[in-house]
Amino acid sequence: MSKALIIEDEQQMRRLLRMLLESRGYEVCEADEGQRGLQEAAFQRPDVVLLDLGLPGMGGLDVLKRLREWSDVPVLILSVRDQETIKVQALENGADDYVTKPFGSAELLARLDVIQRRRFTRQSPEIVAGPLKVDLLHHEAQIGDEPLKLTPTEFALLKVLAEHAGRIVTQNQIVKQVWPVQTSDPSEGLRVHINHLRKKLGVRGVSIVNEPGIGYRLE
Amino acid sequence: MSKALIIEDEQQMRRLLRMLLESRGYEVCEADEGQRGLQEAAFQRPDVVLLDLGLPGMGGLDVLKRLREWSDVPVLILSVRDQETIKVQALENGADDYVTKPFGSAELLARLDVIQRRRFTRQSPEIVAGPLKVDLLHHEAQIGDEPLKLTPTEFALLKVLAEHAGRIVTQNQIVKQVWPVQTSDPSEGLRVHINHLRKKLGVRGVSIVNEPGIGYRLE
DNA sequence: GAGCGTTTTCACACCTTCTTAACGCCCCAG
DNA sequence: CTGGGGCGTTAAGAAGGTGTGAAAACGCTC
Repeated sequence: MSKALIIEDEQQMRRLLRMLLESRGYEVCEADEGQRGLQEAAFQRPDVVLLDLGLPGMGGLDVLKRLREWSDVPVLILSVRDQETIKVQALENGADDYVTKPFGSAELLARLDVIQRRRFTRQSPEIVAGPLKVDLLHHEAQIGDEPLKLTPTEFALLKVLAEHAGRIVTQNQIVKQVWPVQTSDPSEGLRVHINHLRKKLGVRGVSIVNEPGIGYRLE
Repeated sequence: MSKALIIEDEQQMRRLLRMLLESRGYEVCEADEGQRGLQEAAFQRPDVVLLDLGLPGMGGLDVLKRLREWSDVPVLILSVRDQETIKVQALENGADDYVTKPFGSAELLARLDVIQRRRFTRQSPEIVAGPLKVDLLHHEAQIGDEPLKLTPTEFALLKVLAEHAGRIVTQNQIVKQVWPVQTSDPSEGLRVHINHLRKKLGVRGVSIVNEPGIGYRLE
Protein backbone atom coordinates (compact mmCIF):
# COMPACT_ATOMS: atom_id res chain seq x y z
CA MET A 1 0.00 0.00 0.00
CA SER A 2 1.52 3.28 -1.12
CA LYS A 3 0.73 6.58 0.49
CA ALA A 4 0.20 9.74 -1.56
CA LEU A 5 0.20 13.37 -0.42
CA ILE A 6 -1.75 15.97 -2.37
CA ILE A 7 -0.73 19.60 -1.96
CA GLU A 8 -3.34 21.61 -3.81
CA ASP A 9 -5.48 24.64 -2.92
CA GLU A 10 -8.57 23.99 -5.02
CA GLN A 11 -10.89 21.68 -3.19
CA GLN A 12 -12.45 20.31 -6.35
CA MET A 13 -9.16 19.28 -7.74
CA ARG A 14 -8.23 17.64 -4.44
CA ARG A 15 -11.39 15.59 -4.54
CA LEU A 16 -10.79 14.49 -8.09
CA LEU A 17 -7.25 13.47 -7.29
CA ARG A 18 -8.26 11.64 -4.16
CA MET A 19 -10.81 9.59 -6.09
CA LEU A 20 -8.32 8.75 -8.79
CA LEU A 21 -5.64 7.75 -6.34
CA GLU A 22 -7.86 5.75 -4.05
CA SER A 23 -9.24 3.86 -7.02
CA ARG A 24 -5.66 2.91 -7.70
CA GLY A 25 -5.14 1.64 -4.17
CA TYR A 26 -3.29 4.63 -2.75
CA GLU A 27 -3.76 5.84 0.78
CA VAL A 28 -4.33 9.57 0.42
CA CYS A 29 -3.67 12.61 2.60
CA GLU A 30 -4.14 16.24 1.65
CA ALA A 31 -2.90 19.74 2.34
CA ASP A 32 -4.41 22.94 0.99
CA GLU A 33 -1.41 25.12 1.52
CA GLY A 34 2.37 24.96 1.20
CA GLN A 35 3.48 25.21 4.80
CA ARG A 36 0.95 22.62 5.83
CA GLY A 37 2.04 20.41 2.95
CA LEU A 38 5.59 20.32 4.23
CA GLN A 39 4.38 19.37 7.70
CA GLU A 40 2.24 16.58 6.28
CA ALA A 41 5.17 15.33 4.22
CA ALA A 42 7.25 15.11 7.38
CA PHE A 43 4.49 13.51 9.46
CA GLN A 44 2.97 11.12 6.99
CA ARG A 45 6.06 10.13 5.09
CA PRO A 46 4.23 9.70 1.76
CA ASP A 47 5.59 7.50 -1.02
CA VAL A 48 4.71 10.09 -3.60
CA VAL A 49 3.76 13.79 -3.56
CA LEU A 50 1.43 15.56 -5.99
CA LEU A 51 2.27 19.24 -5.84
CA ASP A 52 0.37 22.15 -7.38
CA LEU A 53 2.66 24.91 -8.61
CA GLY A 54 0.00 27.60 -8.30
CA LEU A 55 -0.31 27.60 -4.55
CA PRO A 56 -1.29 30.68 -2.54
CA GLY A 57 1.26 31.90 -0.05
CA MET A 58 4.43 29.94 -0.51
CA GLY A 59 4.66 29.03 -4.21
CA GLY A 60 4.82 25.44 -5.28
CA LEU A 61 8.40 25.86 -6.42
CA ASP A 62 9.42 26.99 -2.94
CA VAL A 63 7.64 24.04 -1.40
CA LEU A 64 9.57 21.76 -3.68
CA LYS A 65 12.89 23.34 -2.75
CA ARG A 66 12.17 23.10 0.96
CA LEU A 67 11.02 19.53 0.59
CA ARG A 68 14.14 18.54 -1.29
CA GLU A 69 16.30 19.77 1.54
CA TRP A 70 15.52 16.68 3.53
CA SER A 71 13.52 14.25 1.41
CA ASP A 72 13.94 12.46 -1.88
CA VAL A 73 10.33 11.37 -2.15
CA PRO A 74 9.13 11.32 -5.77
CA VAL A 75 7.25 14.52 -6.64
CA LEU A 76 4.76 14.95 -9.46
CA ILE A 77 4.09 18.58 -10.35
CA LEU A 78 0.61 19.82 -11.28
CA SER A 79 0.13 23.14 -12.98
CA VAL A 80 -2.06 25.08 -15.33
CA ARG A 81 0.83 26.94 -16.76
CA ASP A 82 2.36 25.38 -19.76
CA GLN A 83 5.42 27.52 -19.65
CA GLU A 84 8.69 25.86 -20.38
CA THR A 85 10.70 27.94 -17.91
CA ILE A 86 8.74 26.94 -14.84
CA LYS A 87 8.60 23.35 -15.93
CA VAL A 88 12.36 23.34 -16.29
CA GLN A 89 12.83 25.07 -12.95
CA ALA A 90 10.72 22.48 -11.21
CA LEU A 91 12.55 19.60 -12.81
CA GLU A 92 15.88 21.18 -11.99
CA ASN A 93 14.81 21.45 -8.39
CA GLY A 94 14.19 17.77 -8.10
CA ALA A 95 10.68 17.23 -9.39
CA ASP A 96 10.25 13.83 -10.97
CA ASP A 97 7.62 14.64 -13.53
CA TYR A 98 5.16 17.28 -14.61
CA VAL A 99 1.48 17.24 -15.59
CA THR A 100 -0.35 20.19 -17.09
CA LYS A 101 -3.92 20.87 -16.05
CA PRO A 102 -6.30 19.91 -17.39
CA PHE A 103 -5.00 16.38 -17.70
CA GLY A 104 -6.55 13.04 -18.44
CA SER A 105 -6.81 10.60 -15.56
CA ALA A 106 -5.06 7.94 -17.62
CA GLU A 107 -2.09 10.22 -18.18
CA LEU A 108 -1.78 11.08 -14.53
CA LEU A 109 -1.90 7.49 -13.41
CA ALA A 110 0.60 6.46 -16.06
CA ARG A 111 3.06 9.09 -14.92
CA LEU A 112 2.55 8.10 -11.32
CA ASP A 113 3.34 4.53 -12.24
CA VAL A 114 6.52 5.62 -13.92
CA ILE A 115 7.93 7.64 -11.06
CA GLN A 116 6.85 4.99 -8.57
CA ARG A 117 8.59 2.30 -10.55
CA ARG A 118 11.61 4.51 -10.87
CA ARG A 119 11.73 4.80 -7.13
CA PHE A 120 11.99 1.08 -6.53
CA THR A 121 14.56 0.41 -9.16
CA ARG A 122 16.48 3.43 -8.02
CA GLN A 123 16.20 2.29 -4.46
CA SER A 124 19.73 1.18 -3.92
CA PRO A 125 21.89 1.26 -6.96
CA GLU A 126 25.05 -0.31 -5.72
CA ILE A 127 28.13 -1.98 -7.00
CA VAL A 128 29.29 -5.19 -5.42
CA ALA A 129 32.77 -6.56 -5.94
CA GLY A 130 33.65 -9.38 -3.61
CA PRO A 131 33.50 -8.13 -0.03
CA LEU A 132 33.24 -4.54 -1.25
CA LYS A 133 29.91 -2.76 -1.60
CA VAL A 134 29.53 0.74 -3.03
CA ASP A 135 26.16 2.40 -2.51
CA LEU A 136 25.83 5.11 -5.15
CA LEU A 137 22.67 6.66 -3.76
CA HIS A 138 23.82 7.17 -0.21
CA HIS A 139 27.47 7.67 -1.07
CA GLU A 140 28.51 4.91 1.26
CA ALA A 141 31.01 2.14 0.85
CA GLN A 142 31.75 -0.83 3.02
CA ILE A 143 33.93 -3.90 3.15
CA GLY A 144 32.15 -6.87 4.61
CA ASP A 145 30.03 -5.18 7.24
CA GLU A 146 32.47 -2.48 8.13
CA PRO A 147 31.71 0.96 6.64
CA LEU A 148 34.46 2.99 4.99
CA LYS A 149 34.83 6.67 5.71
CA LEU A 150 35.69 8.19 2.34
CA THR A 151 36.01 11.73 1.00
CA PRO A 152 34.01 12.59 -2.13
CA THR A 153 37.00 12.19 -4.43
CA GLU A 154 37.97 8.92 -2.88
CA PHE A 155 34.43 7.70 -3.28
CA ALA A 156 34.32 8.65 -6.94
CA LEU A 157 37.64 6.95 -7.48
CA LEU A 158 36.56 3.78 -5.75
CA LYS A 159 33.33 3.82 -7.73
CA VAL A 160 35.15 3.85 -11.05
CA LEU A 161 37.47 1.08 -9.98
CA ALA A 162 34.65 -1.02 -8.53
CA GLU A 163 32.57 -0.67 -11.69
CA HIS A 164 35.27 -2.48 -13.57
CA ALA A 165 36.45 -4.66 -10.71
CA GLY A 166 39.05 -7.18 -11.74
CA ARG A 167 39.80 -5.35 -14.97
CA ILE A 168 42.28 -2.66 -15.82
CA VAL A 169 41.01 0.91 -15.80
CA THR A 170 43.16 3.33 -17.75
CA GLN A 171 44.47 6.42 -15.99
CA ASN A 172 42.74 8.37 -18.71
CA GLN A 173 39.44 6.70 -17.95
CA ILE A 174 39.80 7.33 -14.24
CA VAL A 175 40.75 10.97 -14.58
CA LYS A 176 37.93 11.75 -17.02
CA GLN A 177 35.35 10.27 -14.69
CA VAL A 178 36.63 11.58 -11.38
CA TRP A 179 37.58 15.04 -12.62
CA PRO A 180 35.16 15.76 -15.50
CA VAL A 181 36.14 19.41 -15.59
CA GLN A 182 39.69 19.41 -16.73
CA THR A 183 42.21 20.21 -14.05
CA SER A 184 45.86 21.08 -14.34
CA ASP A 185 47.81 17.89 -13.87
CA PRO A 186 45.66 14.76 -14.04
CA SER A 187 47.95 11.95 -13.00
CA GLU A 188 49.63 14.02 -10.33
CA GLY A 189 46.84 14.03 -7.81
CA LEU A 190 45.57 10.64 -8.85
CA ARG A 191 48.53 8.94 -7.25
CA VAL A 192 47.87 10.68 -3.97
CA HIS A 193 44.23 9.69 -3.85
CA ILE A 194 45.09 6.12 -4.80
CA ASN A 195 47.44 6.20 -1.87
CA HIS A 196 44.76 7.44 0.51
CA LEU A 197 42.29 4.90 -0.75
CA ARG A 198 44.75 2.06 -0.29
CA LYS A 199 45.34 3.06 3.31
CA LYS A 200 41.64 3.12 4.04
CA LEU A 201 41.03 -0.18 2.30
CA GLY A 202 43.79 -1.69 4.38
CA VAL A 203 44.28 -5.42 4.08
CA ARG A 204 40.72 -6.63 4.01
CA GLY A 205 40.48 -8.62 0.82
CA VAL A 206 40.33 -5.65 -1.52
CA SER A 207 43.41 -4.13 -3.07
CA ILE A 208 44.27 -1.70 -5.82
CA VAL A 209 47.07 -2.91 -8.04
CA ASN A 210 48.96 -0.76 -10.48
CA GLU A 211 49.60 -1.71 -14.09
CA PRO A 212 52.63 0.43 -14.83
CA GLY A 213 52.16 2.83 -17.67
CA ILE A 214 48.51 1.89 -18.09
CA GLY A 215 46.29 2.30 -15.06
CA TYR A 216 44.90 0.51 -12.02
CA ARG A 217 42.90 -2.57 -11.24
CA LEU A 218 40.74 -3.48 -8.27
CA GLU A 219 41.00 -7.06 -7.03
CA MET B 1 15.37 2.69 -15.16
CA SER B 2 17.84 3.73 -17.83
CA LYS B 3 19.41 7.14 -18.12
CA ALA B 4 19.86 8.81 -21.49
CA LEU B 5 22.08 11.75 -22.43
CA ILE B 6 21.15 13.99 -25.35
CA ILE B 7 23.92 15.99 -26.97
CA GLU B 8 22.23 18.27 -29.46
CA ASP B 9 22.41 22.01 -30.16
CA GLU B 10 18.88 22.65 -31.42
CA GLN B 11 16.54 23.19 -28.52
CA GLN B 12 13.49 22.04 -30.40
CA MET B 13 15.10 18.72 -31.24
CA ARG B 14 16.17 18.31 -27.62
CA ARG B 15 12.62 18.83 -26.46
CA LEU B 16 11.26 16.33 -28.92
CA LEU B 17 13.83 13.75 -27.90
CA ARG B 18 13.26 14.34 -24.21
CA MET B 19 9.54 13.77 -24.62
CA LEU B 20 10.09 10.62 -26.59
CA LEU B 21 12.58 9.20 -24.16
CA GLU B 22 10.66 10.10 -21.04
CA SER B 23 7.53 8.51 -22.43
CA ARG B 24 9.63 5.40 -22.73
CA GLY B 25 10.65 5.60 -19.08
CA TYR B 26 14.12 7.00 -19.59
CA GLU B 27 15.63 9.50 -17.23
CA VAL B 28 16.94 12.26 -19.48
CA CYS B 29 19.77 14.77 -19.25
CA GLU B 30 20.87 17.18 -21.96
CA ALA B 31 23.84 19.09 -23.28
CA ASP B 32 23.77 21.69 -26.04
CA GLU B 33 27.45 21.55 -26.85
CA GLY B 34 30.19 18.97 -27.24
CA GLN B 35 32.50 19.83 -24.38
CA ARG B 36 29.59 20.01 -22.01
CA GLY B 37 28.29 16.75 -23.34
CA LEU B 38 31.50 14.99 -22.40
CA GLN B 39 31.32 16.43 -18.92
CA GLU B 40 27.72 15.29 -18.52
CA ALA B 41 28.66 11.84 -19.75
CA ALA B 42 31.27 11.64 -17.02
CA PHE B 43 29.00 13.08 -14.34
CA GLN B 44 25.73 11.40 -15.12
CA ARG B 45 26.98 8.06 -16.39
CA PRO B 46 24.16 7.59 -18.87
CA ASP B 47 23.16 4.17 -20.13
CA VAL B 48 22.84 5.49 -23.65
CA VAL B 49 23.95 8.63 -25.50
CA LEU B 50 22.14 10.34 -28.36
CA LEU B 51 24.69 12.41 -30.23
CA ASP B 52 24.09 14.98 -32.95
CA LEU B 53 26.84 14.97 -35.56
CA GLY B 54 26.25 18.58 -36.60
CA LEU B 55 27.35 20.25 -33.41
CA PRO B 56 28.84 23.72 -33.30
CA GLY B 57 32.37 23.95 -31.97
CA MET B 58 33.69 20.49 -31.43
CA GLY B 59 32.10 18.30 -34.08
CA GLY B 60 30.02 15.30 -33.12
CA LEU B 61 32.62 12.96 -34.49
CA ASP B 62 35.25 14.45 -32.22
CA VAL B 63 32.93 14.12 -29.25
CA LEU B 64 32.49 10.47 -30.10
CA LYS B 65 36.23 9.90 -30.31
CA ARG B 66 36.88 11.63 -27.01
CA LEU B 67 34.07 9.72 -25.37
CA ARG B 68 35.40 6.41 -26.61
CA GLU B 69 38.75 7.09 -24.96
CA TRP B 70 37.29 6.18 -21.62
CA SER B 71 33.74 4.97 -22.01
CA ASP B 72 31.98 2.21 -23.88
CA VAL B 73 28.46 3.54 -23.37
CA PRO B 74 26.19 2.81 -26.35
CA VAL B 75 25.97 5.81 -28.69
CA LEU B 76 23.20 6.54 -31.18
CA ILE B 77 24.16 9.10 -33.81
CA LEU B 78 21.71 11.72 -35.07
CA SER B 79 22.41 13.65 -38.23
CA VAL B 80 20.76 15.46 -41.10
CA ARG B 81 23.48 14.45 -43.46
CA ASP B 82 22.81 11.27 -45.29
CA GLN B 83 26.36 10.92 -46.46
CA GLU B 84 27.78 7.48 -46.45
CA THR B 85 31.30 8.60 -45.53
CA ILE B 86 30.37 10.26 -42.28
CA LYS B 87 28.08 7.43 -41.36
CA VAL B 88 30.94 5.00 -41.85
CA GLN B 89 33.35 7.20 -39.91
CA ALA B 90 31.00 7.37 -36.97
CA LEU B 91 30.43 3.64 -36.91
CA GLU B 92 34.15 3.01 -37.21
CA ASN B 93 34.74 5.23 -34.23
CA GLY B 94 32.50 3.19 -32.02
CA ALA B 95 29.00 4.50 -32.66
CA ASP B 96 26.38 1.79 -32.23
CA ASP B 97 23.78 3.00 -34.67
CA TYR B 98 22.78 5.90 -36.83
CA VAL B 99 19.52 7.76 -37.43
CA THR B 100 19.03 10.33 -40.15
CA LYS B 101 16.93 13.39 -39.41
CA PRO B 102 14.07 13.68 -39.91
CA PHE B 103 13.23 10.35 -38.36
CA GLY B 104 10.07 8.71 -37.10
CA SER B 105 9.69 8.31 -33.36
CA ALA B 106 8.98 4.63 -33.80
CA GLU B 107 12.22 4.15 -35.66
CA LEU B 108 14.24 5.96 -33.02
CA LEU B 109 12.76 4.00 -30.15
CA ALA B 110 13.20 0.74 -31.99
CA ARG B 111 16.87 1.43 -32.58
CA LEU B 112 17.29 2.46 -28.97
CA ASP B 113 15.80 -0.83 -27.88
CA VAL B 114 18.22 -2.68 -30.07
CA ILE B 115 21.40 -1.04 -28.82
CA GLN B 116 20.16 -1.20 -25.25
CA ARG B 117 19.57 -4.91 -25.57
CA ARG B 118 22.93 -5.29 -27.25
CA ARG B 119 24.48 -3.48 -24.32
CA PHE B 120 24.21 -6.44 -22.01
CA THR B 121 25.78 -8.91 -24.35
CA ARG B 122 28.15 -6.38 -25.75
CA GLN B 123 31.88 -6.45 -25.36
CA SER B 124 34.51 -3.79 -25.77
CA PRO B 125 36.38 -3.44 -29.04
CA GLU B 126 38.84 -6.27 -29.25
CA ILE B 127 40.95 -8.21 -31.67
CA VAL B 128 40.64 -11.97 -31.73
CA ALA B 129 43.19 -14.22 -33.37
CA GLY B 130 42.74 -17.86 -32.54
CA PRO B 131 43.14 -18.31 -28.79
CA LEU B 132 44.48 -14.77 -28.47
CA LYS B 133 42.29 -11.86 -27.45
CA VAL B 134 43.43 -8.24 -27.31
CA ASP B 135 41.06 -5.85 -25.54
CA LEU B 136 41.89 -2.35 -26.72
CA LEU B 137 39.68 -0.38 -24.36
CA HIS B 138 40.88 -2.08 -21.21
CA HIS B 139 44.45 -2.68 -22.36
CA GLU B 140 44.16 -6.34 -21.58
CA ALA B 141 45.36 -9.37 -23.52
CA GLN B 142 44.78 -13.02 -22.88
CA ILE B 143 45.41 -16.44 -24.39
CA GLY B 144 42.57 -18.80 -23.82
CA ASP B 145 41.39 -17.71 -20.40
CA GLU B 146 44.77 -16.80 -19.03
CA PRO B 147 45.57 -13.08 -18.89
CA LEU B 148 48.90 -11.78 -20.16
CA LYS B 149 50.81 -9.20 -18.17
CA LEU B 150 52.25 -6.88 -20.79
CA THR B 151 54.09 -3.57 -20.67
CA PRO B 152 52.67 -0.71 -22.76
CA THR B 153 55.15 -1.24 -25.59
CA GLU B 154 54.62 -4.96 -25.64
CA PHE B 155 50.89 -4.40 -25.77
CA ALA B 156 51.18 -1.99 -28.69
CA LEU B 157 53.42 -4.45 -30.47
CA LEU B 158 51.07 -7.35 -29.94
CA LYS B 159 48.18 -5.20 -31.09
CA VAL B 160 49.83 -4.46 -34.42
CA LEU B 161 50.70 -8.10 -34.97
CA ALA B 162 47.26 -9.31 -33.94
CA GLU B 163 45.53 -6.84 -36.24
CA HIS B 164 47.19 -8.54 -39.17
CA ALA B 165 47.27 -12.02 -37.66
CA GLY B 166 48.49 -14.62 -40.10
CA ARG B 167 49.92 -12.02 -42.45
CA ILE B 168 53.34 -10.49 -42.64
CA VAL B 169 53.82 -7.09 -41.03
CA THR B 170 56.79 -5.09 -42.22
CA GLN B 171 59.29 -3.90 -39.65
CA ASN B 172 58.62 -0.44 -40.97
CA GLN B 173 54.89 -0.78 -40.32
CA ILE B 174 55.46 -2.06 -36.82
CA VAL B 175 57.91 0.65 -35.88
CA LYS B 176 55.68 3.41 -37.20
CA GLN B 177 52.72 2.24 -35.16
CA VAL B 178 54.49 1.38 -31.94
CA TRP B 179 56.79 4.41 -31.92
CA PRO B 180 54.80 7.20 -33.61
CA VAL B 181 57.43 9.78 -32.71
CA GLN B 182 60.47 8.64 -34.57
CA THR B 183 63.31 7.39 -32.46
CA SER B 184 66.93 6.81 -33.36
CA ASP B 185 67.30 3.21 -34.44
CA PRO B 186 64.02 1.54 -35.38
CA SER B 187 64.82 -2.13 -35.70
CA GLU B 188 67.27 -2.06 -32.84
CA GLY B 189 64.85 -2.09 -29.94
CA LEU B 190 62.22 -3.96 -31.88
CA ARG B 191 64.13 -7.21 -31.63
CA VAL B 192 64.32 -6.89 -27.88
CA HIS B 193 60.60 -6.35 -27.47
CA ILE B 194 59.81 -9.17 -29.85
CA ASN B 195 61.96 -11.30 -27.62
CA HIS B 196 60.12 -10.27 -24.48
CA LEU B 197 56.78 -10.85 -26.13
CA ARG B 198 57.77 -14.32 -27.26
CA LYS B 199 58.76 -15.26 -23.75
CA LYS B 200 55.45 -14.09 -22.36
CA LEU B 201 53.45 -15.80 -25.07
CA GLY B 202 55.30 -19.03 -24.29
CA VAL B 203 54.12 -22.12 -26.09
CA ARG B 204 50.39 -21.68 -25.94
CA GLY B 205 49.30 -21.86 -29.54
CA VAL B 206 50.42 -18.36 -30.49
CA SER B 207 53.84 -17.64 -31.89
CA ILE B 208 55.66 -14.82 -33.61
CA VAL B 209 57.65 -15.95 -36.62
CA ASN B 210 60.27 -13.91 -38.39
CA GLU B 211 60.32 -13.38 -42.13
CA PRO B 212 63.98 -12.58 -42.69
CA GLY B 213 64.61 -9.21 -44.19
CA ILE B 214 60.92 -8.29 -44.20
CA GLY B 215 59.16 -8.39 -40.88
CA TYR B 216 57.14 -10.57 -38.52
CA ARG B 217 54.00 -12.64 -38.60
CA LEU B 218 51.66 -13.79 -35.85
CA GLU B 219 50.35 -17.36 -36.10
C1' DG C 1 37.80 35.45 10.37
C1' DA C 2 39.25 31.01 12.67
C1' DG C 3 39.20 26.16 12.42
C1' DC C 4 38.68 21.94 10.20
C1' DG C 5 38.58 18.56 6.56
C1' DT C 6 39.61 18.00 1.81
C1' DT C 7 42.18 18.61 -2.25
C1' DT C 8 46.21 19.88 -4.65
C1' DT C 9 51.07 20.60 -5.07
C1' DC C 10 55.73 19.43 -4.34
C1' DA C 11 59.90 16.73 -3.36
C1' DC C 12 62.26 12.59 -3.23
C1' DA C 13 63.08 7.57 -2.98
C1' DC C 14 62.02 3.53 -5.34
C1' DC C 15 60.71 0.49 -8.92
C1' DT C 16 59.40 -0.84 -13.68
C1' DT C 17 60.18 -0.25 -18.29
C1' DC C 18 62.77 1.34 -22.28
C1' DT C 19 66.86 1.97 -24.75
C1' DT C 20 71.33 0.93 -26.06
C1' DA C 21 75.17 -1.91 -26.64
C1' DA C 22 77.49 -6.18 -27.02
C1' DC C 23 77.94 -10.86 -28.45
C1' DG C 24 76.88 -15.32 -30.56
C1' DC C 25 74.29 -17.74 -33.93
C1' DC C 26 72.54 -18.99 -38.48
C1' DC C 27 72.23 -18.50 -43.28
C1' DC C 28 73.87 -17.31 -47.54
C1' DA C 29 76.99 -15.25 -50.89
C1' DG C 30 81.37 -14.61 -52.39
C1' DC D 1 85.82 -21.83 -46.48
C1' DT D 2 84.90 -17.36 -44.92
C1' DG D 3 82.88 -12.92 -44.13
C1' DG D 4 78.84 -10.19 -43.54
C1' DG D 5 74.05 -9.21 -42.69
C1' DG D 6 70.11 -10.21 -40.13
C1' DC D 7 68.42 -12.11 -35.96
C1' DG D 8 68.01 -13.82 -30.92
C1' DT D 9 69.61 -13.12 -26.45
C1' DT D 10 71.41 -10.96 -22.44
C1' DA D 11 72.89 -7.30 -19.49
C1' DA D 12 73.25 -2.54 -17.76
C1' DG D 13 72.50 2.33 -17.77
C1' DA D 14 68.88 5.77 -18.81
C1' DA D 15 64.33 7.33 -18.66
C1' DG D 16 60.05 7.52 -16.97
C1' DG D 17 56.36 6.08 -13.90
C1' DT D 18 54.88 5.25 -9.11
C1' DG D 19 54.51 5.44 -3.74
C1' DT D 20 54.70 8.36 0.03
C1' DG D 21 55.04 12.04 3.31
C1' DA D 22 54.39 16.78 4.19
C1' DA D 23 53.13 21.32 3.21
C1' DA D 24 50.28 24.62 0.93
C1' DA D 25 45.84 25.97 -1.07
C1' DC D 26 41.07 25.54 -1.01
C1' DG D 27 36.23 25.32 0.68
C1' DC D 28 33.01 24.97 4.19
C1' DT D 29 31.01 25.75 8.80
C1' DC D 30 30.61 28.16 12.87
